[in-house]
Amino acid sequence: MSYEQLKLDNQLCFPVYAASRLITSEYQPYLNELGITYPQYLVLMVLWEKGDSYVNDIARKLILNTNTITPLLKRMEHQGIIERKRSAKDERKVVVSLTAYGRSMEKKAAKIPELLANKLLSDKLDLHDIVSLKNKLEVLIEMLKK
Amino acid sequence: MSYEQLKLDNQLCFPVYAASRLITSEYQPYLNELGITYPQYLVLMVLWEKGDSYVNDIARKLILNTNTITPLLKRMEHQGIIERKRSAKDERKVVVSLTAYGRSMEKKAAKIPELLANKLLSDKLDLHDIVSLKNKLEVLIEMLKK
DNA sequence: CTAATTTATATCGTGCACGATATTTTATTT
DNA sequence: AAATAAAATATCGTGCACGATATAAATTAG
Repeated sequence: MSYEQLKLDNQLCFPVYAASRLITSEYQPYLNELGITYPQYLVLMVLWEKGDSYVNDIARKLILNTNTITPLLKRMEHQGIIERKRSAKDERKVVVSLTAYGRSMEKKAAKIPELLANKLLSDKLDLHDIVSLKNKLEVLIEMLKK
Repeated sequence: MSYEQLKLDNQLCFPVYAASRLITSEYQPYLNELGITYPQYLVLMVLWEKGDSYVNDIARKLILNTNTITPLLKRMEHQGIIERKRSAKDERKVVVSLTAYGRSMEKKAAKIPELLANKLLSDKLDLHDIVSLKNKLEVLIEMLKK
């Protein structure tokens, strides 16, 4: 492999890093209306889909550690979006559940995926490309997560 | 577009976000040997390739704002990796240059891209996939950056 | 049944990332 | 030439992200 590889443009890693930040910033206007951040939106998607969840399960789904998730959940609790309480069965676990307010956010958020898709699709990048991107990244993720 | 779209798995954004963090963590062991972080490594790649650069040019290449880059550069200056000084021609600009130590890091870093490539390649994801990923992400980035 | 280990969450410290805003210098208008 | 605008960098505040470590409950081993 050549020395040229050191160049920024030749690498996969920088595009993924840059794309991640840019896509997140595309979400911001919509998430601002809901008063949440992108990682908080991810937590909500888990809860909307799965209902009450343990901290650990949320963390595993988002591939984040509890030292990231715990303070994030506390902020969401403080905002009245979720509740946290120790499981009765296993006192080590904490059950995260939606408040009525947190549940009510789902309808407002329902339009976001479509709005985002419209922003990401173009004459240079069609649905097929997006799906192919998603699939390859998922293979990569499965390889890399422990 | 269906309500199902709300599901985490159906979206491109989460895979990009997760892959970015996972890939960055793959760099960590090698970057630890150099005593730098991934964003600092990106700055070094710009300087190794282009030589003395204005803060603004580095920021544009990495698609970062100066409120991220400035403190990052200060930390690198503190570590003796780079120097920062106001341009004589235009007192608004700051020229960033490598120290002898910063230049010396290039040889140690030269092996990193190959090591990373070996980690990312597999039977499920070959060089062709990686190149295709990179190209599509770059199209996406060009669309999204301003 | 007690000790050691594992599991689940939390705390602490550091470094991004970025919106909002400030400061200084250069360029442009009037 | 003075006023205004634009450009370049910096400061401040908040929220991740994560390594290292701590704490407490549950499980397993001896």
